[in-house]
Amino acid sequence: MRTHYCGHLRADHIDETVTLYGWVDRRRDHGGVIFVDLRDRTGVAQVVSDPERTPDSYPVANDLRNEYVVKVTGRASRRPKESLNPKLPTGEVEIYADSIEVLSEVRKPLPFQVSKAESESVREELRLKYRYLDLRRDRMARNLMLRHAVVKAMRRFLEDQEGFVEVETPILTRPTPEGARDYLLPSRVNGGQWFALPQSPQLFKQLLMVSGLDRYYQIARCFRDEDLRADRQPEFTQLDMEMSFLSEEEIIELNERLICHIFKEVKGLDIPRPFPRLTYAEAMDRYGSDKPDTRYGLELVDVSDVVADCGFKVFSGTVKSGGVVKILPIPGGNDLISNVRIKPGGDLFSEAATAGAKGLAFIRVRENGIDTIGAIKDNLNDEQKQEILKRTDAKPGHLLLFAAADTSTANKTLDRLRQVVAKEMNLIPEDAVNLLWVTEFPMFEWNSDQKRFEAVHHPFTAPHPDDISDLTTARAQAYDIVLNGFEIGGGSLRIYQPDVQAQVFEAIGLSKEEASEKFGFLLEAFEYGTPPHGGIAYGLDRLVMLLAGEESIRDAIAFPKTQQARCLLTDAPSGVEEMQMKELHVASTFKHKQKVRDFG
RNA sequence: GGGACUGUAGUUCAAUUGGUUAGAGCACCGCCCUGUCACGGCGGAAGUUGCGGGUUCGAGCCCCGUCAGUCCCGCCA
Repeated sequence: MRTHYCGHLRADHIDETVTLYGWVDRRRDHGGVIFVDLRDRTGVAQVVSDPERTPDSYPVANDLRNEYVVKVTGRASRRPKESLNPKLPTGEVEIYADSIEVLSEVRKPLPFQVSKAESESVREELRLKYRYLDLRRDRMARNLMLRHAVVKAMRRFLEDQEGFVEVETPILTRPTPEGARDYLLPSRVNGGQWFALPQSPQLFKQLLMVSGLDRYYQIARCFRDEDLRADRQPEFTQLDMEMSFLSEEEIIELNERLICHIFKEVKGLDIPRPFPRLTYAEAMDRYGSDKPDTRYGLELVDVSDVVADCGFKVFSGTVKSGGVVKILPIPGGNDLISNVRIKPGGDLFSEAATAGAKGLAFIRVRENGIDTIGAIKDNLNDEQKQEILKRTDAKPGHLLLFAAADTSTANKTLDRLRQVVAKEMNLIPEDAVNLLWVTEFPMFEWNSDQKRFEAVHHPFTAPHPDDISDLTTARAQAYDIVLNGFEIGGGSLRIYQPDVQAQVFEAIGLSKEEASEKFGFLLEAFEYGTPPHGGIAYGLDRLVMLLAGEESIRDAIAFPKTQQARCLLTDAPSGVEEMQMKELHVASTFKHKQKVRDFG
């Protein structure tokens, strides 16, 4: 039936009789001749109808409207010289329609324009409610195809080049109180008991290593019942990988080749290897972030020691109580950021306040010296000022922003300001692809609310062999991969020796009984011959978002949720029928007497 | 849980900052037009200004509440 896709027609096809199917993207009626842009997922082709050359199709062409679905048969013809359209890939060709058949009409007003020619920003609410129309639009259609290309490249590389085996792991799994909130599902058959949707296939993929799978991957759906962000959905997709008998270096090397393969296949880009690396400590020190955007400079400078004894109590006091004073030096920031905006209530201040800073001191470096505000002016001596200028390499025009707080708050504040300033000053090079590894994450961080250590990655992450004597300060053999300031993947070597695992559980305050109850099946598996192994998981949606140049993860997902975690298309979640609830209740009563079997 | 922004015709936006009949582009309907490709021309229909309350002589605009969407903080091993 169909001989060609619309977008594939080229000069080669001239004089062929073709049959196309598609949607009416646009109709241009000149009274005599009518032009119809016919669109399918590959693009648009121009169909022509006029009363003399195509008398059969002309009355139909007359009645066509946007988004009608039609079948067109006719002769592919060379366009007259003056009518060539170099803007279209199909611009050398047009189809003289011997017949046009309307397969489906549009019976209601369109909620928004679909044609690329009319593409405007449309309310998110409408786009999501009529997602099937939104996905017809050029940009979203391209994003879906790009996503497909990314997944295809992943599969080709992992399967054909590296011998990975794809294994599906359960969607109905055991609730885990650690980490993010679980999506819970009641079990009808085992009344009163619950499944959880997986937050990741973590435990199963480790078990697959015990099974000897050696190299596993999965395009895995994961679920976390947490609040959404522009780059976070409650239901998302990971490229999940696990490998046996590889060192951290070997895993990183393999993954760099994977990423390069994807960029080459999808974007035609050659990314140089090896990727730059930063240790966690270095990243925090220089950028205040464990996922720094290194497409631009604006590195932070620690001046705690310089101001430790200065007369400005905010600075000296902060340092004395264990905090830091760090500076974000902004070349040329002087001209851009007016005095007004930096005062309390101004943009930078409110950004800083959002990150937890109580104030934002600054120095402006002028041709004739430096320009400070109140407390800094009076309480820093010349020597201190000179040292600050030296360390920040400040030149006339520089703006120096100060954060004085505990290390975490100071870093958070300046990280945020760094991003805001870079955007405002247009410091981010377009089309830059900046990949880097962040390594040597700490094993644990102190949770001051719960008064205990928590695993930074997860409790199966192997500590650095040099640090095993004191796990509380140990570095982990964990690595994140960062693309333009977004964490697109993260992984680690895993613990495979039971005694090390026991130490880690002890460090996070998990008793033997608790560990056994929660993860007994995994610990037991490790008793039967476990290969050293490690892995990584990529956020596919986020990666596609970045490759597509989108700012929202929703634009990389066919049917995403709103920020309230609803699906506007199906209006999920919803209530359930009484019958459905009853069945659960009945089952619950029936099974209630049975003893719950524990793992371990 | 908290903060901020947005909500006007099918849609994208406007409405001189509280003033008379809420406008425009696209879409839709009708008529005209044989080389356009964001075609063009003439005409038409289309509005509970998200919803509820309040202030006022008078509210799209101000206030309170509420709903929805977005961005951020908390949260996200």
